[in-house]
Amino acid sequence: MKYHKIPDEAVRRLPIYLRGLLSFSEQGRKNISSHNLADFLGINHWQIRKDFSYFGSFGTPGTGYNIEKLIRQIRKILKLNVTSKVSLVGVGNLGSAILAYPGFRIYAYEIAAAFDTNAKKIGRKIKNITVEDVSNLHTLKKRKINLAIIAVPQDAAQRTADALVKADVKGILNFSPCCIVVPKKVKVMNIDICTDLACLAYYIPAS
Amino acid sequence: MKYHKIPDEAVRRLPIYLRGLLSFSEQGRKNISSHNLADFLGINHWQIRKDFSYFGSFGTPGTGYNIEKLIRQIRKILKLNVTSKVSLVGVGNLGSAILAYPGFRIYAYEIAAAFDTNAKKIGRKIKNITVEDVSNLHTLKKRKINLAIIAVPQDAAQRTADALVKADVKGILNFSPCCIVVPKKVKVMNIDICTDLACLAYYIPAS
DNA sequence: CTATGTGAATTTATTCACAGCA
DNA sequence: TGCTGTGAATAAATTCACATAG
Repeated sequence: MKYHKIPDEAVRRLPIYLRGLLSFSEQGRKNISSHNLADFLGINHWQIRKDFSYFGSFGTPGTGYNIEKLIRQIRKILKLNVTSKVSLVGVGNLGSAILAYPGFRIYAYEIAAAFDTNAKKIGRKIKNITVEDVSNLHTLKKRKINLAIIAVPQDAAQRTADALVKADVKGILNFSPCCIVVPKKVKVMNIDICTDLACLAYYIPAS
Repeated sequence: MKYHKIPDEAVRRLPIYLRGLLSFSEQGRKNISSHNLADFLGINHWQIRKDFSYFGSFGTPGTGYNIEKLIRQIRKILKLNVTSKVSLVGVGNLGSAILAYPGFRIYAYEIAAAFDTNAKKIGRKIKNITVEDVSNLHTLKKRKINLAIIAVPQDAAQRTADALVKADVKGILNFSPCCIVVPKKVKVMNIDICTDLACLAYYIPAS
């Protein structure tokens, strides 16, 4: 039940709000004002209220927001109310780090499959996941895994993306430092350390 | 040629343009049209022209842009024309992957120092970098390293940020899944896999 | 008196349309 | 004809101000 289309920029902030709310929830708090949350997250309080208003009225004037209610709602919007399976392609340094990353749990993500081309890695078990040959990527469709993380070297990125698209994957998180081309129906997000470092550098006054 | 402030969103795209241009340059091309670059990067051609127009007129109608000239200009804007030293705090799974990451070179970034708290890691040499004790973070000021990457567990993130600020670091790339609070003069960018995964999920139609 | 929710104002970014140059 | 560069139009996001509810 959507009241409005939630603006893209607000969607980007929802996971951040969720993290903050979970943190307060763990401390046993029941309610929080937009002001408190704003201070905690380093975001403006009116921005938070505006964002929440896009999907309904949850707050109580004078008291603030019911934390659990808000968590439930954000989880629903971001489809985090059920565990989502994610596949990982590329179990090198970065891929291994992703497999070991402890932060997926609170967002209900589960790395359910890992792939590599390296014969030495295939068959190895890392964190309960057996590394498979990339030629098995097509099995993702049957296994209903429609999110994937690409952590392969740059020259294998497009090839990997093509295979993922064929396997009916709907969303790709691309860690390779290059653009990948996919059909419009597939959503891609890129993460590149250097891109972010470069932006940082731009905003730092010359010393 | 008017002097405009480059919009934030355009700054975010500059590193992407640079990557594309370098790729064409390696292939020996001298010129490229906004159309060609747009197709390659999956960005609109008018967006590219508009962005370039913020920092000057470089193109030749009918021919396109001189690739080398453009590369030089973008590098200058992003301060990538000289090597920038970056420090890394946290040499766990993720930190090790960052140390091994081969992509820093083309952006002229160099991991020049690495820190950890784990006695077993301190003193170890990884990729020519000797891991130091985090108590040495204050030396960054003397060493004129003013960019840092935080790759420590969540509960150590704020502590690490505080130490970095004390060491006069001006820009922080935070991989810890939490918000860190720093003085306004310090620029922070956050990278969080789950945040991006969650956005992906939002845009994928329910199946 | 505190804190939400939201229209309206403002700022910022994207897209268009086309004049003008090679 | 092909492509740039940029004002103008449109769209989107942020910020503000305040009516309103507990």
